[in-house]
Amino acid sequence: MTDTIDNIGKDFIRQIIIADNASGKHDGNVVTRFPPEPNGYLHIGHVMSICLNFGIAEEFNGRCYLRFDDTNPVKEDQDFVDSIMADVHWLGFDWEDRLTHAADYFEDLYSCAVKLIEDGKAYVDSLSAGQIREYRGTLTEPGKDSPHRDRSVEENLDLFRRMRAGEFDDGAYVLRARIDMAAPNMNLRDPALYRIRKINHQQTGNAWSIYPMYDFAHTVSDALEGITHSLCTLEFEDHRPLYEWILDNLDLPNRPRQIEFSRLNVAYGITSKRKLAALIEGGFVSGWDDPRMPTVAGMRRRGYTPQSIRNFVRNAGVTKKDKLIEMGALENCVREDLNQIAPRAMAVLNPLKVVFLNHPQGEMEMLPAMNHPNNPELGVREIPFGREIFIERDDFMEDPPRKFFRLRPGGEVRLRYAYIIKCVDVIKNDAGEILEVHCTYDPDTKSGRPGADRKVKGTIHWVSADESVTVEVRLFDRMFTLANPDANHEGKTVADFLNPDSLNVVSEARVEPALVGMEPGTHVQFERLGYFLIDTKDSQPGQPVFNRVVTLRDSWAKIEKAQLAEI
RNA sequence: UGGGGCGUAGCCAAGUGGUAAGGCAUCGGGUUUUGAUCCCGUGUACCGCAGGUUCGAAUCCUGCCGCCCCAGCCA
Repeated sequence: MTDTIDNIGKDFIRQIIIADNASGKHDGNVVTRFPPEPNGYLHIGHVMSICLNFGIAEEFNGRCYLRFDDTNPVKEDQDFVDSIMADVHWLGFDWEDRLTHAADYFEDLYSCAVKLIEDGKAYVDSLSAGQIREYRGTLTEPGKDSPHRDRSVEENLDLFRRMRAGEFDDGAYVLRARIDMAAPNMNLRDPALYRIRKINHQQTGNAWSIYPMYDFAHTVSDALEGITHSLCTLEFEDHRPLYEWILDNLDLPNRPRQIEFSRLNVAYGITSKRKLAALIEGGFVSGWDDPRMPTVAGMRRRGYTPQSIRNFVRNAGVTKKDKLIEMGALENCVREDLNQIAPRAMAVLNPLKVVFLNHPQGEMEMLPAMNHPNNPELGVREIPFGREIFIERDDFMEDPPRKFFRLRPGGEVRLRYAYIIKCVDVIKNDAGEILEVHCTYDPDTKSGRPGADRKVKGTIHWVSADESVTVEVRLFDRMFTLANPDANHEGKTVADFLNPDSLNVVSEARVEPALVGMEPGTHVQFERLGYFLIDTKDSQPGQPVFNRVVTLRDSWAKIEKAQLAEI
């Protein structure tokens, strides 16, 4: 593992770890943590961090903590901690006994703050939030010292103790690090360490009336847990000097190293918690687990698998370059996984009735169909075939373009696992709409018999008109009309970029009867249509609701588009 | 106009001074009772630009350009 050859092709973070292990920096220990704030649901961006932190711990025989960064009780909630734990487990990672909270360290944090005060490295400020902002200066002008910056250690200690005791109102005082008001890095202009918040905390109740700020709590928590490599996203790069300053000025048992990587963004999606919440509040989606949401809960409900999401993240890589990855890359991983495991079945989304004029009335037969053409172990099922069936409206065209090899007047097509049929008549209403299609079927071409070997251009899917069951199917499309709705578009809100067709509910789809007994949460491929999941929330016994996870790749759609472009 | 970071093909990404891997997408072709799967093949990437060092530069140096982040008592 210390061989330099092993570095080749590894991402820069793993290379650093390999080098650290080689030099004996942490005695070969690798300890990481995933530190979410419980103020929202996990999304695809978090998955990157989860896979990195837990994945690295696994690979290097290390440990990974799940630590809730719960330092701001006004925004945090137990529902969020529950959902985060469920999501991390679902993704396939295990923190074992390493579930912690920043709140576990509140007492230690307090002691650390006292030490900083005693050393003259921190002071209690009485400036208001607005005044502090004014004193901070701007990006190009230095700030100026607070008039309270030189309070005596005794006075600071007394004030800080009374802040804890709840003697003051919110905002009356704040504990600040004493660093440099002229620092070019804004994070070093005497950043706040503690603020007063007289509010119940979901872990500590009313035990505290002051809460530590992120930079302070996070750094000390990392050190106390023995974190060796503290991995975070790029926006915290500017905070690293403060992270180092805190480590330099406290006697902590361990010195972690912060390393930053770029976030993962998926085109046509968002990862801003505020915007995600706005979608819910605006009623544009049904909740955090709406199948269109880029949350882990949404992807699970939609039918994405943990394996496919993990593969996607692995393919994306770890770098410091801004990423905006095409949706197709994610969908491809989903297809790749589902292709292996999903049994096949037939369903018709937009039914068109076909009547076989040469089929005896009232007779019905059962035809065997493979549950997976490339994997015979998945077995065979029987599907009913009779005088009347439904086919997809799109699979019949009166006046088709070239290269269309499905059903047309006078033309032949093969019915999957059944017979070759021929269209002999088209029945329309007065408005010219097609009501049904009359065909003949060729009994000699029954699937599996020698007569079935005849070459026919197309094969289409179908269901029995009498024996199929009507179900609801939900089709999803991208949530937004812009590839990067997360970017700043001045004056616009997410509502301005919503795709009005992101949800298409098909209430009268027809499926094989065998599907009705399947459990919610089961994946299935509807042949030629896509992969579907039986919805875990809205399905009722005997009344499944199907979510389309992703379509199959569709080369006909490309040909059709190209032909349209020629016109 | 302060500080920090990033620029290798449409999207990701390897490359760590010796002459540009790989994946996805695209476009061809083969197999196929899913226009799926599977299998083959397919890219002159002025390595952001311009100079310099070197026998040799995507890799080192200088200057420039473009994009991202930072002025919460949020994380």
